[in-house]
Amino acid sequence: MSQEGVGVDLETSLGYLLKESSSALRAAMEEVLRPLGMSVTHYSCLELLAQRPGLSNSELARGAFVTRQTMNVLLQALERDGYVTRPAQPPVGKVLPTRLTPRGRRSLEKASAAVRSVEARMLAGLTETEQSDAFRILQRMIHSLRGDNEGA
Amino acid sequence: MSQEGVGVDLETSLGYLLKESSSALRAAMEEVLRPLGMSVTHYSCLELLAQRPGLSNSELARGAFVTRQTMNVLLQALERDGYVTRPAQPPVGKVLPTRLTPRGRRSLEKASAAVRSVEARMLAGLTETEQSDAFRILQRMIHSLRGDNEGA
DNA sequence: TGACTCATGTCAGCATTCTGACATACGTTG
DNA sequence: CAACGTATGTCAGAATGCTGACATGAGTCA
Repeated sequence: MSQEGVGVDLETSLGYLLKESSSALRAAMEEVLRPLGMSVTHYSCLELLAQRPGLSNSELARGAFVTRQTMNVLLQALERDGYVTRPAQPPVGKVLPTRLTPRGRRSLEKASAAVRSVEARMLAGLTETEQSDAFRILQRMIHSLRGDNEGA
Repeated sequence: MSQEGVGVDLETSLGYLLKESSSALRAAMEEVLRPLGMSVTHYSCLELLAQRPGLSNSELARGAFVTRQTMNVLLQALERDGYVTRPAQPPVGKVLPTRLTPRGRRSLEKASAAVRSVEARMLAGLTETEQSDAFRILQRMIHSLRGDNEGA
């Protein structure tokens, strides 16, 4: 039923499996966030702001793994709808520190609980050791991919 | 320098780290595929066809983690440019089995080598044991996320 | 056979994200 | 101080992917 001796079996590729995992996680998150009228990027932005108040647009973009242009579009919508606030004038330089409004914080609460339940489901069946193994291995992969390990 | 006692530290979330890994992998793949004028989805489609000739549009979509509508648009472009072929009439039902043309196969060769080098870089620094651990853990995560483990 | 369910291919419209470009502000270096 | 490189916020246009919808074909079951 399967192919044999084709060279690179997708079924044995860690890269492919990583993409599959990430896709499954994203789909599961979308499923629970949709009833709340929130997209994954939308949620990521609010969660970042809850944990690190005052992040700038560019910092939020890096944290949510999108471009700063994309985050800017999102922030303008969130600001218009009253979920976040930014000062009219930058306190220093061009950087506009962003903060959650009470409304934004309320909106995040349900979403955060929903996402946490998804993550809990993902980790169900994994031992503590396996979780820390996964953490260490994924960090190593990121490090290698970014080429931090070059030079002498 | 970091926040403490905020509840959920993004720096300790396996879900966030999974997204970060996947994002780093995708960025690395885009970097090496761009000079070849190929996107990740584009490459994924060709690679799938190389390994499993005759896949249908819907099967390709599932394998590349996009909707069948998205894959349909891509296939029409690839067919127009002579990278793949589909029969004018479905042999059975509505399913159109797709195959690489020699041109498609040639185009894939360089891309496949480039992507393989990215995956090799990602896995550099991991022992055989760590790789198989990661494989098992990621599969477990996918399984749990999809809810295959319910019922009695 | 006929009704029902499901999967497929495809078209159209919309949402999201990206690339390109520009002006501005900071830090460093001469 | 002046020039340079870098980072930021933002606008505009293009690419990419998604949702919704429809017709068609296969399989199931009464």
